[in-house]
Amino acid sequence: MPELPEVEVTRRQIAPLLVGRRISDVVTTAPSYFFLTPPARLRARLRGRSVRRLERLGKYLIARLDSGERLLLHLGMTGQLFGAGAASVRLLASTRGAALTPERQRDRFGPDAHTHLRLAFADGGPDVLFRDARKFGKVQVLAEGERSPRLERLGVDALEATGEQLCAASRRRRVPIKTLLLDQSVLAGVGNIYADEALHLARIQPLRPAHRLDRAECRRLARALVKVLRRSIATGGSSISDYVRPDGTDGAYQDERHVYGRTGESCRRCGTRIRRVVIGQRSSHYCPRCQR
DNA sequence: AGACTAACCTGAAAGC
DNA sequence: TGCTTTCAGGTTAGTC
Repeated sequence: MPELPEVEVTRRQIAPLLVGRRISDVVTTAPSYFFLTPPARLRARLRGRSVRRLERLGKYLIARLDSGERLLLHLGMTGQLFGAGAASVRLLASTRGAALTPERQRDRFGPDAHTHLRLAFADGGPDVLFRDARKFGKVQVLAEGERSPRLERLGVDALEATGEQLCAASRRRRVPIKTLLLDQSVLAGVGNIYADEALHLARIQPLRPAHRLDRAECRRLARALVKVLRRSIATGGSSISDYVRPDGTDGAYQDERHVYGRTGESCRRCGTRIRRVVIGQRSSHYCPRCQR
């Protein structure tokens, strides 16, 4: 599931396939709530445009177009961006050898019923595809100067988290600290995996009321969060369930998890069995001994 | 305003 | 084996 690290890894890999290329054709599926901008309008706005740069804010990707418009992309739960065609297959070969058969390559890099957006380019190079089986992802074009409540609502990007800021945000919130971490208006980019991992690293129990954390704990938590996120980016993100990098390879951070999805397994630090509780309709994983 | 819940969607895994 | 149920979770809209 794409959280900040997976979105950042996607940004880095997909930027070379997007930036500086003129879009010649846009193919979409039928209108659905995946399209915040209706498909017909999306096609009209994107055709002939080129991407100046690709930025990330929290879990959003923002493509700045030469028209001054912005293309917002959110991967939701199962969204994937990847390049189709020869170049991406070549990229695949360089990172994974001959691991995939031509059939598997077609499966992974070809459009299917879940490919909701496909961009073709005037240079004739590889298309860029946005696939999302569950349609929790989002696509939207913002006109030049158009405000976006979605973006404006976001808090500070989680890579920039500080203890002071976390402390200030926690002060009047009577929710579990885990819930606060998932609140995108507080910290943009944190999802279930990294919230659990950061809490473990900071040795803070996820059910602790946010406003009860002291300054030192907030500082520890902010540091832990940044450390976990950076490390995940460096290792290519977490390939749990659906996520693969745009080039089709798995990330490696799932191998470094301490708690997420490890219910009943022993804590890597103290050996105690990892416990699972549901907080705000989300499963949360923690070590009852390390995290109090 | 803050807290809580339901809904959106579909594939994988578990249960029977 | 095959059908049914449960689960996964990012985000928003709606309710209290």
